[in-house]
Amino acid sequence: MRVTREQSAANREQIVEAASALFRKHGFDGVGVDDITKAAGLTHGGFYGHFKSKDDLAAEACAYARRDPWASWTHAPPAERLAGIVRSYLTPRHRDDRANGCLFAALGSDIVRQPKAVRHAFTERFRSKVEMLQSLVPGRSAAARREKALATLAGLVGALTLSRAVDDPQLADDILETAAATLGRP
Amino acid sequence: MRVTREQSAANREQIVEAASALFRKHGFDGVGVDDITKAAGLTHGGFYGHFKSKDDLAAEACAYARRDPWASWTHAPPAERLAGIVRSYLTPRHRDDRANGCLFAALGSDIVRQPKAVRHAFTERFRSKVEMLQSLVPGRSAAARREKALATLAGLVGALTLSRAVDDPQLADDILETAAATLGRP
DNA sequence: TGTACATCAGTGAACGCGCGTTCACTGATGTAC
DNA sequence: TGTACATCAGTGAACGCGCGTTCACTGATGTAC
Repeated sequence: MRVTREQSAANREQIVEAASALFRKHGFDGVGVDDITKAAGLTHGGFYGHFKSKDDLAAEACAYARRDPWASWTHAPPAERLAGIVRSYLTPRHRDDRANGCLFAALGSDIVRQPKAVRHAFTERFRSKVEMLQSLVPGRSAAARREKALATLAGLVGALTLSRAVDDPQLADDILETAAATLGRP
Repeated sequence: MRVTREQSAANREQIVEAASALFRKHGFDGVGVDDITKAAGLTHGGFYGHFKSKDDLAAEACAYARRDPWASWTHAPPAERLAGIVRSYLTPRHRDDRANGCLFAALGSDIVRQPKAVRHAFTERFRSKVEMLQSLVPGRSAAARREKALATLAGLVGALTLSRAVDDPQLADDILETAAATLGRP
């Protein structure tokens, strides 16, 4: 059953969007091509008409921008953005919604084991977030702001990752709260 | 070919040790039972005489303490320990040697997807490192020191994970250096 | 201490399942006239 | 605009490989006498 070109393009995007969420939730090895195409409302057979391989899709899924926790703050008034990002990033809500949460925290430790294209997509996305944070963070020189941006990002990602990993809810909350307190200050 | 009880116990520990390194290097899904037993100098058939399942081994491997980057500082003079840990944790050497490096950074984002026992072993190990850092960090109250310990750990783990993930060596080094500068200060 | 037998740690072949990938086929779309 | 045919997006069965797990077997260890 052939579909229109627009429908086909929409299907392709559905696959990328589903993959983006499923990979974040279950890891690259935790979901199959079949799971992804099914989530996109398709069967797995047509997959290779859109993508060269599962790894190819993984790279695109990493680059896929919508449904990103950072996105929701791009239009807030500049003064509130940094505090807003830090506060909302370090919430139980974000922790418990990996599928729509930060890519860095969801797949961070796995990225180094992925093929080149995946690492590259991840890196570009990371770079863009660093630049964004750098523009929001206080500091005299660009270098000082970049340092602050990198350190903040590392603190956010580390705290969210550990808060998810730990099986004690109290400890998980403590990690989030202490990170919020520490990163919220200058 | 039966072996002595001591030999068998040693074999078992070899398996745990090999698993501990291989899981950190390649991820839980990146190594098979066969790879692990082979690395321990055995064949895979006897594996289930020692462990109930691969997941069972994964939990033990997480709890396995030797060859841990934290271990090497346990006997340093207390005053140097904190600075020493932070400095050596955030080095290219540690980044490039996942097999013998920090468990939290190596497998952090995967732990949430693992079975209960694995998460639990991870959590206990995490708790012990928090306590250790808490005893080294400056601060008036125990609560303040715990906050500082948790935030420092999150910063360390986040920075190392991101430094590994990124495919640009310059950016990777920057992440390490800015984290060292930021976490080195009070 | 020495012998005879039972135990059992480790071996390697085999099983079964899941998953990435391929392929012949279908039928609606797109195009040439 | 309407018709006839070629194209090709998507389907579902099938393939092949890797991997977790099982099992019959081996031969050295451990033990009973």
